[in-house]
Amino acid sequence: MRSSDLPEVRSLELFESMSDSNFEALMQAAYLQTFPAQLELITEGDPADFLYVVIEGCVELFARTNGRESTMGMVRPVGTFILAAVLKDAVYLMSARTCQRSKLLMVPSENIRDIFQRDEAFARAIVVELANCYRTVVKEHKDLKLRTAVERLANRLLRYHTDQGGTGMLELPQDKRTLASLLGMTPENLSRAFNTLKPYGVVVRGNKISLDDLEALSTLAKPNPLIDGRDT
Amino acid sequence: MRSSDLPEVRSLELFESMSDSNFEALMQAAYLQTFPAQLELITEGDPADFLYVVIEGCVELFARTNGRESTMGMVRPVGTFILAAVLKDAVYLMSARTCQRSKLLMVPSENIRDIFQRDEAFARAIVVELANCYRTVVKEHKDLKLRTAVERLANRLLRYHTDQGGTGMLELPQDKRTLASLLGMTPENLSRAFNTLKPYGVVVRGNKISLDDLEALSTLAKPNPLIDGRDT
DNA sequence: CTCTGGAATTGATCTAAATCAACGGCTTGG
DNA sequence: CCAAGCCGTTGATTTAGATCAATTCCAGAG
Repeated sequence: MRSSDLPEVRSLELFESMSDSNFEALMQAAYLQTFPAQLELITEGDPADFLYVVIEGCVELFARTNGRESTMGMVRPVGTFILAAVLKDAVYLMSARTCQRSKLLMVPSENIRDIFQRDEAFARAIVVELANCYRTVVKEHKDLKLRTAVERLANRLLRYHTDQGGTGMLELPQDKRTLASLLGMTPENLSRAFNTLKPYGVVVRGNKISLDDLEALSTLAKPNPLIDGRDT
Repeated sequence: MRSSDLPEVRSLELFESMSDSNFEALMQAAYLQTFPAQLELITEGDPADFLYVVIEGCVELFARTNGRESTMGMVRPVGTFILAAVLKDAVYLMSARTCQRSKLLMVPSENIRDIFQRDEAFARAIVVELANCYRTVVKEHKDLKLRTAVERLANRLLRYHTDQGGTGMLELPQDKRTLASLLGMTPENLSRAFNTLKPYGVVVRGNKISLDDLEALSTLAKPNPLIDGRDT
């Protein structure tokens, strides 16, 4: 793997401040590989052998216990996953599978840990990244504990809407069964939640949604930057 | 504040590897203060002015939105809270209040961030701490998404039991209404969940619980180290 | 173009959990 | 020592959401 092949990776907040030589070393050790859709990349409980970077495609993080399964998050280009497990040299807490055919960069954990020890700028970048991860999960946890299913959906729609430019239209970035699991409900219940939101101007056509009454929807959703904020 | 006053703080994983002089500087800038019970120390949305260390007593982390409130976690000696907000110089995502009269060390955020920039060992220790925080919340999130209320209670009892020496007896470390909120249920529902567990050898006397049939309880609870593990 | 299988929807029903209400018991302060 | 109030429990009821079952919709394969 040559670092010049992957300018997007170099420009990730996580990697941009580290030294050239260390970045080069990391990329030398890494594998760039394309996987088919629906392939289970890692399984919770397994030792963390690689840090993954999604270059193209999409990866779903999920967890299982006692026969049940739930989607924990989605990772899109250019994003990384399971940093914490890699740093702690611990087992994965979540499993991951590709949603589509996806191109992934796999950086061996030992190399990450090695350079983390030697490259101060990298160590600091990792702190920022981990703090972001932490705050993201805390927000998701608040979302789940403090809101009903309909409220979670309404706020999620508002978020996607903003992310996609706020034109009154939005596209669901994953299929509905995955969205349901992400929001902590069943597919049937998601469908009903969409119906509940119809009087608030939410019109569904496949995975395209239009929001025709943002004010009404916001009044219902009561978005809170300390839950829904991208960055706060 | 003199560092010699607080050997327990120095021995925290977060602080133990930093240089003496930097630790001294941090403690010079810090305040040691005792607060009465039920005092709201920080409020979500406020800028993160201090990193807190619980020296004595107990602190409850909680979150509010739209009139609802939920307990997010408990911090006991010697533990810290809201590290991520301090490092990012962001607002708090959670509020905190004392459960009892508590002695807390308050370290100004700027000092933390300053020394984080200058002390490499401290920066690395912070990574470990943040990774732990992150993994803890992920586990809590899995717990909530993948288990029923009764299962969450059963697993929590098993955890307290192990933490307290595995003698067949345990003491709830917080009152029942707080435990209910921590587990994501109402106090009424917690009371009924205890009744549900009676046939599995769970005997409740105030905040003292005895577990008379660990095997039956474990069969029901199906504890999973990737959710309940202290450290995995 | 048609066939087929998964995804999504809809309806009916069931269940877990929340809510509302009432009561007993323990603590606390006068 | 008694009164007041909160905590926890219990019972009755409601509600949100899950489950089960049937049907429709749609995209991709042949």
